[in-house]
This record gives sequence, C-alpha cells and structure tokens, in this order.
Amino acid sequence: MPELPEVETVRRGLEPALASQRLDKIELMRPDLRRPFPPDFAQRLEGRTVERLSRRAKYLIAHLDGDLCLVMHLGMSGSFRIESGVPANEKPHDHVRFLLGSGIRVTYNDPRRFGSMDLVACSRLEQSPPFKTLGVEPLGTELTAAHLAAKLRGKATSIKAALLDQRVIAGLGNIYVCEALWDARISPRRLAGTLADARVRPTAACRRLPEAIRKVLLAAIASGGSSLRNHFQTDGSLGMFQHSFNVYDREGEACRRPGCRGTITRIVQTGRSTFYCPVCQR
DNA sequence: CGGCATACCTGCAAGC
DNA sequence: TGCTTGCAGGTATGCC
Repeated sequence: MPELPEVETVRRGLEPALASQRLDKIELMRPDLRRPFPPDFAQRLEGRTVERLSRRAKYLIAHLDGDLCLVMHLGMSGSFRIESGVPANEKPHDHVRFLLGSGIRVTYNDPRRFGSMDLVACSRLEQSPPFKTLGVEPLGTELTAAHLAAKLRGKATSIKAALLDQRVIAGLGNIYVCEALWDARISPRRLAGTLADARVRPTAACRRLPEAIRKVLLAAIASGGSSLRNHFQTDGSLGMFQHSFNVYDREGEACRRPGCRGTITRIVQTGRSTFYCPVCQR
C-alpha cells in the first residue's frame, strides 16, 4: 500500500519489464478508476514505446516516445502484476491491462479504485496538476531543516498534519510520518509553527527531521527491494511488502527506544490514526 | 487562504 | 453463524 517507498519499489519492479517495450494493446475493463480515463486513452498509448519509468512523490510516470507521459497513482489499494503466457488469468478488480511487444502482460489491479491514470505532455509535467503544487522530494537535496522551518513557520496545525500535506513534503503518508516523528522524538501533537524560532530558523527538533525522514524512507525502500529480490508474489504482484515499524499499528506495545519505558498510544488527528510514544516524543 | 471534515470505494476484522 | 459497524496506508472538494 503505497506511500513513497512502495511506489519506488513498484517502479523498480516494473522498469525491467517496461523499458524499451512497445505498448501493443491497452485493455480497459471499466471506464474509470477514481475518475474517468482520459478520452482516447488506449488509442493514444498503443504503438508507443516506454522510454523509462520515473517517480515523483507517490506518482509513477511512464515516459513514452513523442513527449507523452502516463501519470499513475496507486491510491490506497493499487498494485501491478507482471505475467506471461496464455490465457490471461483474470482476477477480481483487474482494471487495466498493458500488452507489451515482448508478449508480457502488465495488469493494474485496484479494489478500492482510488488510483488514477492520466496523460500529460512530458515537457509540461511540472506545470500540470498535480505536480505544480507538490512540495520537495524527501529524498532529494532540497529537504533541509532550513527549508522545513520556512514552510512550517506560523502554521497553527499539528506537525503530523503538516507533514502529511503534500505541498510541504511530497510523498509522505500516514505510516512514514508516524515513523519519522518517532525517530526524531517529536510529538505528533506539537504545533508545526513551533519547529521554527522567531527568526524562522530551525529548532533542534526541526534539525533532526530531514535525517529521520530519509532514514525511514530509505529503510523501507531497502526492505521492499529485498522482498522484490525474493520474487514477486506467486501471482507476480508488486506493491505490497511487509516492513517492520517502530510505532505504526503498535498501540499498547512497549516503546522500542532503548531506555524508554513508554507505551505506544493511538490518537486520531484530522480523522486519521496517529501512533506515538508520549514519553519520548516531545 | 488555512484548517478541517467529508466523499469516493471495497474488503476485512471485530463486536453483537 | 450472520449481520452491522468501523477502519484502512490515497487525494479532491467544499465549508467555515
């Protein structure tokens, strides 16, 4: 289930199957996911070759020849399957099938249909929605304590909500926000604005955040990478792998920080579960 | 505009 | 066992 590390894992898993491949045929099993597919979706894709797969935040982007980009989001429950052989095996909630020149099939499955697929000119990607409003890539060089302090200055909302805001940092979701805040020993209830001082400089806690964020994301990507190497599930699906968390979904368990005697607590913030240790996260 | 609740959709686990 | 309820890692929209 896809936050940034899961999407990156899917990208790496799909890349070998898709790179340099011609899209021979696109089959749509329904007219929409979260929104209708763009007009002439299949026709605009068929016959083009995939040059590469990239990722921005939680979006997966297939770059095709002729300046066309297929922008995909996995929503809450999207996954891909790579298969060969005939006949195609159909599963519930298969919505899109890509038939490649190699004979391989890539199938998109999404029970909740919160995912999306859109077509955009690659040359205008950054100016088009949703990219134009996205914040910095957490694994890029732009994520610094100073940048965070500037973005969080004056914010009256919690740091938890602020980090979930894709306009601040793009790609964090509920799990990795909880994990990063635990790692940085910051309470999710703390007001975002308090991470910048009066001169809009980062506080000590704010200075711990960029490293904490990178650490949890990179660890998750590494874990996804190893589950990929073990090989896709028996059905070839990509996009789910279990990873051990320090706080997420651990309500009632002992805090894992050495020396801390706290118990992981669940609260609800802006309608979503937050897990944290009230003893060591301040 | 900022902050929050709500809607979208299905599956699953827990509780009665 | 079978039904109901609540919850799930996503974003977009509308309301104050």
